[in-house]
Amino acid sequence: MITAAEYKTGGSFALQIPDFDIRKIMDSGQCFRITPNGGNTFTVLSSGRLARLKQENGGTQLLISCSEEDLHRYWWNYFDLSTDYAVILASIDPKDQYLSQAASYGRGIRILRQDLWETIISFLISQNNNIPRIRKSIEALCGRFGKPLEEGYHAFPTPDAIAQAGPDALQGLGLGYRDKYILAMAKRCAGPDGKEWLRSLEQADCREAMSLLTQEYGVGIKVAGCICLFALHHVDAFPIDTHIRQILEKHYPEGFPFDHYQGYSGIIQQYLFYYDLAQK
DNA sequence: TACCAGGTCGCTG
DNA sequence: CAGCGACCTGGT
Repeated sequence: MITAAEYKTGGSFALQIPDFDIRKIMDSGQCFRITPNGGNTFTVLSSGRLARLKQENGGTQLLISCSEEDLHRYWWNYFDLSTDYAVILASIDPKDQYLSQAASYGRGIRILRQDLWETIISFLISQNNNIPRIRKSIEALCGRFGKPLEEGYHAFPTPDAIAQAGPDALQGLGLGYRDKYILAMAKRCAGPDGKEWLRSLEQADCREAMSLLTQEYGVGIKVAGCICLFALHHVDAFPIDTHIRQILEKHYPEGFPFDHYQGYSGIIQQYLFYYDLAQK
């Protein structure tokens, strides 16, 4: 049983979390608003909240600064801290040397439970793009339309803020041709109807969610898969991008053993993706 | 200079 | 319905 003990006053908590590495999570390409501050400290932005994390290299102790309510009501779930990743790691076929190596390398990665709307927009931006530029565009979007938070940080903008701003306001953010997808999605998610649509997505199973998402302008199978995996926590979603496609072709010419990882192949996908990214 | 980056759209055969 | 070129943009 993992317990959260108050570390000191001022809202800093010390947690003992196995298989948790904030730096690997930051670099795993599933989220774009975790930034390093030096000294093994990181700032995490999500859903209008800000948390600071500190983790020594290789250390099992995690320090998190936020309100007690945010810790229990939000960040605990966001970081998926109730899931036992040791079980997943132990299930990996030891005869699969490539995957064993990838999972060993990526141990500490967790599949986050991110905000649905923020994840939809983030992965619309991600298409045919690279991670530094995705980050830059998202920060520009937040800076222009998001509510100011402490120390110059900004919340992710609401659907209505973007929808009401119109197409011209999306210029100059480095979005390129994706701006029209973002505007269309903001309109889709704005207002009471938009909220209801997002709610229906959250209640759908993976297959239904994929169907609903891919009906929207700019959302293909890959982006929908990322949304299912990184926001809706359908860990059986297995988004195939250029990296994963190359891995499958090179290391699994006979086909990837999806049966062996049925129900959580998305987590395996993330180890593969992170390992491939680190090789380059 | 071309090519690539966590792809998707629209058109063609 | 499968295949294929176009596509914003910033970095090698």
